[in-house]
Amino acid sequence: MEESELLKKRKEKMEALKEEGFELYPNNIQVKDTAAAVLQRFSEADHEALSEIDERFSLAGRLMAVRNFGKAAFIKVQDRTGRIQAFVHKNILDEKTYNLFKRLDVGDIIYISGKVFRTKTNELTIEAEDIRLLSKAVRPLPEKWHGLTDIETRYRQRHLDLIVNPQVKEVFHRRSRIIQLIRRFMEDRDFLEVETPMMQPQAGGAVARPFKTHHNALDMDLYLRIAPELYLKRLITGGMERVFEINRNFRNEGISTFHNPEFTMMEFYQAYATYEDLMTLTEDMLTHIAHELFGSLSFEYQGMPVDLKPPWRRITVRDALIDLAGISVDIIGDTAAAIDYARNRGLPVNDDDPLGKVIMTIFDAVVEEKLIQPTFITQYPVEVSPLSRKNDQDPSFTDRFELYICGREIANGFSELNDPADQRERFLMQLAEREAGDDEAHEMDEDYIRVLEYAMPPTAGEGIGIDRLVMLFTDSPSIRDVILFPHMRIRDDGGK
RNA sequence: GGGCCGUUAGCUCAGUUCGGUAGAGCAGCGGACUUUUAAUCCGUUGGCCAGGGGUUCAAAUCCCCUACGGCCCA
Repeated sequence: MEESELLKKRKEKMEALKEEGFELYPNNIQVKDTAAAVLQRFSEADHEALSEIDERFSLAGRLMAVRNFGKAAFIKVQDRTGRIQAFVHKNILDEKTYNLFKRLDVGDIIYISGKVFRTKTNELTIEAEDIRLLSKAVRPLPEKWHGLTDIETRYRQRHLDLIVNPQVKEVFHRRSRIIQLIRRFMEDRDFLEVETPMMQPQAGGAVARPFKTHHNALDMDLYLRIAPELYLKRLITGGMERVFEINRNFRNEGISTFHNPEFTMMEFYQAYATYEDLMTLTEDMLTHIAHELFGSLSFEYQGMPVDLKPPWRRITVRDALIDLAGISVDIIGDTAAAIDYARNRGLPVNDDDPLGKVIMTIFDAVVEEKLIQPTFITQYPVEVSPLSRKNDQDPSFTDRFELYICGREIANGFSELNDPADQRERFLMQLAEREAGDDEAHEMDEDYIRVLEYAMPPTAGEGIGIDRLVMLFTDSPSIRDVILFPHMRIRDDGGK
């Protein structure tokens, strides 16, 4: 690639600085203050009060703006906490330092120290007595006013996005906070955080296509996990009784504003609990998070008002189809009628699909979008729930729920199937599906059945999509806004 | 996978309707300026118009293909 004029000039400048004895990348620096802390500490202090303060403050950060006035200048320095202004004057700095300052570029990492004062316009400002270059920028930053808006560049060069778009950092601060709140919430209820394999000889615990990889020394194929479920239930069987894991899952599927090939999930399992206990726990958890974040249970997502005030609506798949989408009982109860209905709406169904699967395809298409306020959908068909316990009253359904908010699935939980004979039959059902062409169907897992044969306590388990939860709580329209490095196709031109 | 839209200077964008010498602002460079807030003022450099092919006397502009991205649908 031809080097731009701009880069060439910058490199010449750097050479000149070096020849004059300035180090371009020194690393011995002591910084004791931050922008936000200084601004906060003197937020009430007026000019008079500040003039009494003889203390020196030292900060390091990125030079974000320079407004030059011949012998004086105002600059903005940005550190992890925010931006602060500094005042630079020829008469205050020694000659060598002033000479260095005149040749700094926006984008450089610098050190400043000095006293605080207020300008004519009342802005708290550091009067620079010392300025040092800590790291020289070769490339210029995006423009100061419009910033960086090109979505592709923002994701590919997230460092630039973070430098010039402060609200991006806010989203990831909040993401961290949400995960911290969840972790505390679980620990307070005596759950143990664990880690289970990301690479598995068989990708189980969910209905999805996996990524495949290979272990050379063992000469065996491995799959990146699509879920930790089966391993976590081994821990329940082993007597851990309450476990949770917050970690990545990998699914070999398309990419969209709601899907990233790797995404973060929290799964947890509680022995001697039922799916109904978990619905209550989920209400408690999300209301706790909302309260901590907003001090309120109501907020907006993309212009939609959301109210998390419990208790949340609980409605069965069947009732949701009838009451919310106006689908007749006849269609729900008859496979041929259901397939016809789906076909007429252009939904992808096969002639030999079982009724439960067709019903869920219809559900996803016609009901999901209507579930704006938090809603637990319950009683999922047994055909699409190979790891869930059958309902005692009607064994064609399972004791399972999914939580929907703003038309999105946020959580999925159920009373766990712990009868090894039933589990074997479910796997066999899935195998039949697989042979009928569904390559997402669950595979037979003899090893897991063997675990159940040692007796797993009655247990309920749940998965919560962390990325989608963070989207909801940060008002983000795309999953890429809550993942620092969302998946992109590679570009061989070095990127934009 | 399908449809629609986009890709022009380091960044943000005009220019494409109707083909006729590639533009602006910011950044950069040179100069003025001792309290600015996108500082201001004067001057100025910078382009494989995403890539490839075609039509034409002439293509950023029209046609075809490819790559990457966005939105919607599946």
